Amino acid sequence: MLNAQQKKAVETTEGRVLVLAGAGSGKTRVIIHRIVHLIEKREVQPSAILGLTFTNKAAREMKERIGKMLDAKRAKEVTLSTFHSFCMQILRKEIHRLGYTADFTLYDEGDMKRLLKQLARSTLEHEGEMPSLEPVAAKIAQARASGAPPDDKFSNDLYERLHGCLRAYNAVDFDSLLSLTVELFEKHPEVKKLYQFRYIMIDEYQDTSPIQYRLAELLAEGSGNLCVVGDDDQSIYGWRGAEVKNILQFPHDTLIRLQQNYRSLPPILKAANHLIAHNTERHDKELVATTDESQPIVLFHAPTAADEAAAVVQRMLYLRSEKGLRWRDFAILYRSNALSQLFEMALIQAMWQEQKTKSWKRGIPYAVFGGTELYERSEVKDLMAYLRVVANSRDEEALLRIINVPRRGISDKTLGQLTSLNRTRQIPLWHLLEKGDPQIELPTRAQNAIHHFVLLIQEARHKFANSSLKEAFTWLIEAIEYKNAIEEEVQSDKARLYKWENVQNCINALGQYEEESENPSLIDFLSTTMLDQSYREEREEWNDAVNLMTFHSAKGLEFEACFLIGLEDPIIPHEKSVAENRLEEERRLLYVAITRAKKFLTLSMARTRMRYGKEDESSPSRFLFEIPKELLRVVSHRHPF
DNA sequence: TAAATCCGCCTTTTT
DNA sequence: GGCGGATTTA
Repeated sequence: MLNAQQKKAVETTEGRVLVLAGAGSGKTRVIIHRIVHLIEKREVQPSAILGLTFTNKAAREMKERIGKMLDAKRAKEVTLSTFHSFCMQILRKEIHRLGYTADFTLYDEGDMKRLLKQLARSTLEHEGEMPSLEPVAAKIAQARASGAPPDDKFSNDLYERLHGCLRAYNAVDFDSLLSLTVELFEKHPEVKKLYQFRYIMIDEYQDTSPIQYRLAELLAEGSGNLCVVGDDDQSIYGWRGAEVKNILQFPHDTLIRLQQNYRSLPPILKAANHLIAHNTERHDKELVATTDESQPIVLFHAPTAADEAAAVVQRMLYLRSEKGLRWRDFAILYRSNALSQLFEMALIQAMWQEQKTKSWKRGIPYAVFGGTELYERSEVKDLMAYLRVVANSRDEEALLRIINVPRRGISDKTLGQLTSLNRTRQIPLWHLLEKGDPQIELPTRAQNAIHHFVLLIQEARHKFANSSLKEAFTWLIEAIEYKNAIEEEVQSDKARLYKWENVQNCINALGQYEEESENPSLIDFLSTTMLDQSYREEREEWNDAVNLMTFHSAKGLEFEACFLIGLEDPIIPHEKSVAENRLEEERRLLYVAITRAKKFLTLSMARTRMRYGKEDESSPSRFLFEIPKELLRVVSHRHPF
């Protein structure tokens, strides 16, 4: 069942254990077996075990698999969650110690951006010209990740005010979810003790940020049993705060390398090993194949990007008929989302013959992964903002978003007066709306509108407190005449229908949550949907379709046949990464992509392609020269077999 | 207040 | 080429 190294990883339960788990080495299995081993062989209480992951998907998958190996009740007692929802749970109980109240709301990146911009603008009203926000935002992000305040005055002011605002709004964002938990533990050791676990495991440790690192250390302080699992060669999220050095320098009592690969054929592993060996900042290791079956890696260089797409389809059809692959066994992987377009077109236009009936068909089924828009839709955000205001009257970000949506005659000017008073005198905006203020004279129209709005929200609070969430929500949407608003503001019938459908989806999501949850509340619904993407994804899964996704989203997945496309120098390594001297992460990214393939790997590039509307020449990715030639079969794009 | 126009930029994404 | 943001114009 388990190989010697896996077994060692499972059975070394005490102390600090570093498991370097190469791609396809059975990492998840090891974690699961380790948890089961602790419970069954070491008689550890399931509740004394904590497993932290980065995605809800990973946490769910582990829960499920453990549930199958243990009895369901005991399996449930193991704490398996993401860093963020783990912190959310703690803060809901303990945040009052830090000057927040338990019904705090969670801000996403969009909220934070808007807030920052607003703050910058209002700071500068007194001080003149506006430096560009981007570097300032970057500095602030950096400061928040590291915990050290920014060095220049402007950024530092903004940083301070941002935190002040969040506190005043009783709001927390994804980063502060973690940093507040750390703060809590540091200020209140007695609380920390409540949340320390005897056995802690962290998955994908190469993706931890400094703050996650500190959190892990605080949690493990009690017992010292901390097992981290990951692969430094697959660290591809440095750009959003992950630090490889966490896994490179992890102080450990035991080091275990899982190098046996159960996924890919030897040529693929050799190519991957050679490529990644060019990195200097890494733990030495090599993936070892489990079979000696072989398939050459195919490479071609097409004259144009359209030719490249056509050739990929051609080869796909070939592999399908000759090797018996299904559509879902294929993945087309690329560095950036924009590259998918031509391939979608080629797939739509492709003609293929169905094997059973021998009839010809046009269009290969495919599914594109990613695309963040799902939750970015304005109507969904509007409605969520309403719920936020109902749940937390101090949530001014949400309040400002909806105060004039649908239009109710509260102009920017009125709002400007109110907010400036609210800023300078630190009076909560909601308070101003409710009570008014002798200092400002508002037009009657605005006054009436505000009064109406306040009554509406108050009534909504009442409804949410006294009837089911779904009923209250339906009432609210009617009360604000949202359907009318959509009809008035949206031009095309199609878009209108679509938006209204989204509104229905929101209602249904809330209804579904209410049914499934043991103890439903509005605030919990809001944070759950914010923290778990999959909760709001209406997943329409194709049974059998070609997969299109970025190298990043392919991490953790595997396919019989992978096509890595657009392997050209401004694309991978991306020109920006080259400029910023971040080549090693780009190399790891290609390494991740290569190691997704089980049997068939096809690498391709084009001599010219449209970039930003212009025809552009490119040369083969420098990384391709790091793969030994004898591993590659170079073919013509006209005959890519 | 909203439409019109211009300018500048362009990765990767989960929580 | 196309989007978002900012400024200008009716």
